[in-house]
Amino acid sequence: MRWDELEEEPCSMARTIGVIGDRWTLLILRECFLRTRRFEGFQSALGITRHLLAERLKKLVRQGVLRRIPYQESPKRHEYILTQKGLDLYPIMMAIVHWGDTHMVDERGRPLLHQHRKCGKNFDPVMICSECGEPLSAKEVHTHPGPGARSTPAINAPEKPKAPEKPKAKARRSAA
Amino acid sequence: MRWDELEEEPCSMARTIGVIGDRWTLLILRECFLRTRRFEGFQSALGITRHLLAERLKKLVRQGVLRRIPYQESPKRHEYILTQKGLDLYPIMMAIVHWGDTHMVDERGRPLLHQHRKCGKNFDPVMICSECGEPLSAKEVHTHPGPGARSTPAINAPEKPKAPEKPKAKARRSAA
DNA sequence: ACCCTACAGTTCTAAAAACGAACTGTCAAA
DNA sequence: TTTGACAGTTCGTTTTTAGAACTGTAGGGT
Repeated sequence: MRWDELEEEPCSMARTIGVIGDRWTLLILRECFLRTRRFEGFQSALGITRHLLAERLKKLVRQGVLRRIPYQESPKRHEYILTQKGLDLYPIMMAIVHWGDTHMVDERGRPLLHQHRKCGKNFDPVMICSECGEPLSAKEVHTHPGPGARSTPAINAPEKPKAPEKPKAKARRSAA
Repeated sequence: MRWDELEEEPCSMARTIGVIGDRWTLLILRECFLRTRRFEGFQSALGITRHLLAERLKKLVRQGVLRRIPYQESPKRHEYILTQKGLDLYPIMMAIVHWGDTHMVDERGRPLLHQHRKCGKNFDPVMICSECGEPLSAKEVHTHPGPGARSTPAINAPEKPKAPEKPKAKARRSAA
């Protein structure tokens, strides 16, 4: 399965992974939320090779996650700014940070705390149901095909035979 | 920056990326939430090479995201089950799916819908502040160093000089 | 007993991606 | 005129991944 195949699968998760599912892209996006905007800024913050950085930035711009905006004319220079599509990645970033805070910290505690400006307190992000407001967990969610479905690959898909589970070997699920 | 270096950085995001920050791992985890448990199940669902699959499963077990449990003795066979640490990845998965639903669907609409068993409705996941219950967005969050901080790499870190931004070239941020 | 299949890997070679370091080009300031 | 900031590009080397075949245990059928 190649990278560009991923983005055509009928699974929102696969498609998203096609955009942000690699280490450097995720780290570049972290820097974006940290307000890094320029090539040298990303490069020195991350230690990524200039070659890869250029490539990843181009890809993110192509995908509409970043916008490339000129900030001077003399030698033409550009900044990379998060678009709304990019800003919408925030819940993913926060969910990733929160998992790390919960499961990957050492004795010293979490590297940083998040304060909500509105209420002034340090908080954790909590994911809730948009309809009833209750916190979500995997077991409470039932997934079923939507209008864009072809087969049914996604989190918590409906019943899947448990015991049999014997695909004819080599047969790949038509669209996973 | 090597993979195992990532996991030692004082940044919960970098550490988490060290665990789940690659395409195949994320896809394998999708399958786990889909209730796939066995080697052949993952392989045929994803089309991943057997070599890589074996390696990724080992890594996830080592990191405590999956547990390897025998399900028969005859020829020894094992299943891979999400631990609590693994189940806790659910908000990340849902955030990823939701972003895809919002920004990556084609004319046909989203591949699938999520129904909350408690309230019976199709929902979207919403991320809120654990303290005041208000929805979160990047701009409303201020981040500051916690007990485990060394430098300050993370989403929305406190002020960073905007104009100067001139690291001595080649100097990598002590720990990004 | 012999062959076929299911299952869970391991091994091997070729192809693709990432690394590292140097190089290009524009402009400003010293 | 030389140096340095900045934003890349180029190129040779090393690491990963892909793809396909092979290993080994065991059950079932004939």
